[in-house]
Amino acid sequence: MISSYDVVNVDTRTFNETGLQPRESIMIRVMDIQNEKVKNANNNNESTFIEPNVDEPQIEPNNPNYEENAIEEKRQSNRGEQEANSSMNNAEPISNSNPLHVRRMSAQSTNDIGDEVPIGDGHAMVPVTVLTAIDWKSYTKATRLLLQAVFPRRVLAKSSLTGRPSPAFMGKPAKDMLDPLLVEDIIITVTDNCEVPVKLVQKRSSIGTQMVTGS
Amino acid sequence: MISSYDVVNVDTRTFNETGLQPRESIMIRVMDIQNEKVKNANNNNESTFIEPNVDEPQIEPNNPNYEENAIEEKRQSNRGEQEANSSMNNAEPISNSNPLHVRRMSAQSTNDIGDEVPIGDGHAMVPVTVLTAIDWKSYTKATRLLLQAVFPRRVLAKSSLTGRPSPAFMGKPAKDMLDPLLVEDIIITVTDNCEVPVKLVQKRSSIGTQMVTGS
DNA sequence: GTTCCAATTGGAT
DNA sequence: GATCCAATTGGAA
Repeated sequence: MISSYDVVNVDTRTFNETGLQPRESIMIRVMDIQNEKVKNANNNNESTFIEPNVDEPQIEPNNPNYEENAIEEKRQSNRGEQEANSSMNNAEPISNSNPLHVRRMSAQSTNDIGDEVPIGDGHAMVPVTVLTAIDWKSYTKATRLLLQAVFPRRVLAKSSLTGRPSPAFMGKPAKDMLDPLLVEDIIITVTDNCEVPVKLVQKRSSIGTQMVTGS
Repeated sequence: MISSYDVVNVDTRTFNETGLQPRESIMIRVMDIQNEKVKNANNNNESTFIEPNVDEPQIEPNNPNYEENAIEEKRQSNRGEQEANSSMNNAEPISNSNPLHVRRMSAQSTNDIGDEVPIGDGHAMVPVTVLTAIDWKSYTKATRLLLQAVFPRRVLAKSSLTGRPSPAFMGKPAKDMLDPLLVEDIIITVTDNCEVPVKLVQKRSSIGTQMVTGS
């Protein structure tokens, strides 16, 4: 049972996407998810863990030049969203009154994120599992999957291709610009593997445009 | 000198685009335009005119289902724009204190608009001169030229493909929807003659989207 | 001047 | 939920 743990292990992708920090305290509720792999992982307890070291600088495959948000403080009480989900699929939530501490799970401990390989000019790294799963017949979906593999979700949410404000919404502040080197690697990968309309090939930067907007 | 006329002759396209009505009174000023053809036409006075008949219903090639604006009453005094232009290119404006009456020039009198031919399913009519001049290598430009040939400029300015409001500007009222039959004819013509990306071919209606917006 | 471009949005699929 | 779609905008090309 999860409630017997005082540490929650977070795989690398989730770690990146959520912005959790090692030894942060969080409150979790466990849902009866239909995903068998997740259920088995919980039952087997075969995962190997590594102790995160907050002092040791972590070598990120995709250089994180982005300003990280200050860690949100509301993490202790986001019950509302979860209850809404539980009411929909008859989940049996398990409450744990003791806050759990965050651990970052090693990449080797998950089969979802294995070895990362460089794409394009080699600045961007993506898990081979992601790369092999991509359906190259859809260059838009391929682009989005690569973007999500290269950039944390919260970075995509606050970024755009150019970093320029929308001309239609001059009042809104401009988002950050996605690292052009990483974007270029994605563009190279997509153009090499997909049938991209001639117009978009000529203006290669526009390939990723439609994909960046969605958070 | 233009000032000796009391009637101004308007070719068919200009007639459609401006919304001028026969026997309307307007005030004009003549600019020293760099276009030689215009200057020669003024000097030769070889054009043949027809008397407009406001009572006889005109047979429009492209069915005008659009609500025509009430004729603007400011037509007598739009000096401001013209003076701004004259100050830029050393034009010699010729003022005429007598209002001129509008005549619609016959199609045969202009070499710009000759016989119109149906395109697509035959609802839309475009001048053969426009059709032959189109560069089919650019499907976007071809689409725009066809749109401009089929629809009056003021209709394009107040219309959109779907007639739906922009989701990004819910406050703004929706524009009119362009006649789907005429749009379909344009789409057919463009897809038949141009290299259109597969995605746009599958969703044929989106071909004209980017072209409709600009007035 | 025309054409192109990318950001943003909510509804539709 | 993810994806697609079209309307609107001002500056850039």
